[in-house]
Amino acid sequence: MGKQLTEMLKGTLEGIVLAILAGKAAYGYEITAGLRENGFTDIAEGTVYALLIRIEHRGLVDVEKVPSEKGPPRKVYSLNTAGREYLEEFWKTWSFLSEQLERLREGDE
Amino acid sequence: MGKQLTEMLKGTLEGIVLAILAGKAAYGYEITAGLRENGFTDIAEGTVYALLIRIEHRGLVDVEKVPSEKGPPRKVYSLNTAGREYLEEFWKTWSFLSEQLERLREGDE
DNA sequence: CCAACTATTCAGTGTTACTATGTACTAGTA
DNA sequence: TACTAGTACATAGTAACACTGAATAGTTGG
Repeated sequence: MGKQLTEMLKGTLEGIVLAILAGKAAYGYEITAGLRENGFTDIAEGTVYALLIRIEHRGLVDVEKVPSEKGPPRKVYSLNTAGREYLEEFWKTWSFLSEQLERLREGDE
Repeated sequence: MGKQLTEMLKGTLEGIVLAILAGKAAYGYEITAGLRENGFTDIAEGTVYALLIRIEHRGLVDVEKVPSEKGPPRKVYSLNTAGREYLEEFWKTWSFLSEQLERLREGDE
């Protein structure tokens, strides 16, 4: 993978993180670790944190500071109503793109 | 759609154009028009031309100048061996991302 | 005390799509 | 002639986003 994936993640990583948060509230370190276990081995720490701050500023998530047993306090993010609506939009956009690509892939064989 | 799609196209538009060229040789104006007819209504002219120049410099396509009946000469692009290999890689990367997202979508229901 | 793990932040970089504009050729038309 | 519209390509500047690399801070174990 590598560079192609990096470029492809632009726009989709945001949806991925929102989808994770739709499942359950989570904090940055946890999300990053989860992604790494699921094939996104090269995801950079900083990337996820920057993304979380971005979606927080856009009002898509609520934040709560929770003390950790080990290490500094965690910032736990949870999807709010606006976030849920935005995620809906994301899935529509993704479906559209996905269909176009599937069509192209089949057309070439 | 709009902004979400714009970000998602980063990384995928390149693959889309390569896949089109895998079907048959084409020139910029033609590709842009084709994309617009297939749902990508907001694709900017300049975007496709810039992309074509980029993949040409990377050696993924061969170029031939062909006179047009109406208007300036066309730059007809065709996928070469390197381009075909790169497209293979693209499909692998896309498949990976696609599977991850499909899993996430199902997991949330 | 120092290393390792947990947890977050941020300045700087590269890539990419978009905006806006300009160039150039042809055909039709007033 | 002059002007519009359609065809065809190019490019400078901007915005958004993921990555690099480094810093900070708390806890635990050797």
